[in-house]
Amino acid sequence: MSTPDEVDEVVAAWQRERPDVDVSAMHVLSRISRLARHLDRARKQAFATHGLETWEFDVLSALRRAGKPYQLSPGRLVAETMVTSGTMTNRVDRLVERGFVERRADPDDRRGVRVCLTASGRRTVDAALVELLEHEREILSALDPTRAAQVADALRTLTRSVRS
Amino acid sequence: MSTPDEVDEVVAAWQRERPDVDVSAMHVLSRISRLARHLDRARKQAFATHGLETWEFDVLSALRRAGKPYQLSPGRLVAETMVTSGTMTNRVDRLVERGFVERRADPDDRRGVRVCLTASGRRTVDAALVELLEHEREILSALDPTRAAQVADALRTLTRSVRS
DNA sequence: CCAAACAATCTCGACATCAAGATTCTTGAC
DNA sequence: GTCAAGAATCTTGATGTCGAGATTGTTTGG
Repeated sequence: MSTPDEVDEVVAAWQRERPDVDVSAMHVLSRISRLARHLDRARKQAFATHGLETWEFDVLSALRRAGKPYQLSPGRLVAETMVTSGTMTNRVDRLVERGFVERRADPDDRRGVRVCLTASGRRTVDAALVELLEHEREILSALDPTRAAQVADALRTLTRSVRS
Repeated sequence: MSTPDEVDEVVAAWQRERPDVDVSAMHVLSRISRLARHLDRARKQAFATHGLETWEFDVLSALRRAGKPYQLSPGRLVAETMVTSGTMTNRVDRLVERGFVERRADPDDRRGVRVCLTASGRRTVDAALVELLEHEREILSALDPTRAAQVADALRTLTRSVRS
């Protein structure tokens, strides 16, 4: 292994204090959690250039990648972004204020709503995506492509494991 | 690759909508973020058995693994847990209320404070650790040990990459 | 066709977090 | 010794999220 990091120190400390417990799982799982927090910060930085918050990008990008006509129900957005329905109501409200989305009635279900990306929202999210990926490729360049693919595959397996 | 997951769908959608952008970095980085959120939920579940919140465990475990006499400064706890100083003040307040820690004056620096784990706090965090690791080993069992070690190593590399 | 179960969205209050700044104390240069 | 710079902690106000429940509309079994 290369230079020790924070997680190596945490694991070493636990082994000293609790030699009766096998903490080796932390080498993978704690590292994922900590790395995710670092990635959040990096993303926040990347979006700041475009005056976007991370949560705004999360919603706008879900609409963008849905393809034309760039509209999804709040429920669908909840599923895509892993937040609660109350949170999504709040997010959509603020995105409407900023002029990035519009709320329209669902013609087929009077309970339903469609959240639609505006032209302004689309331009913004398109630019932010490019910026984000430049940063992400930079970060990921620390891994050669073969290894990156192996890691992606392992993470896919883990995701299935934790969800069941 | 095994069965496609949410990230595979997201990447495929982006490739359809933005064929001009290379989104392959998401296979690793988005998966890390999403997996971290799933892990948070799993941890929350594990701690609920012991009446602990995740943030409580984060603080108590930092104190516990520091070893005897189980005390650290707020500043040190901030560094260990990746939160701001204001957050830590609040957390320590509430842990004092629950009787899991005590605040004592630092004898060498009158600005300083030492946050000390109580016997009750120690019992609780020790039990929660065992529970947490049982769950984590279960999740990680989806990967054979060799692969897990490779992933840990790659994540260590990525952490260094994102921090610089 | 009615009632009950179900579904989609929104409302509301509690709560945890952050960022910036205030407070109190320490240290080092002169 | 004193003063300015720095350090450790706490305070405050704004913000975003969650969870539970309310509202409105749809579906289905009898």
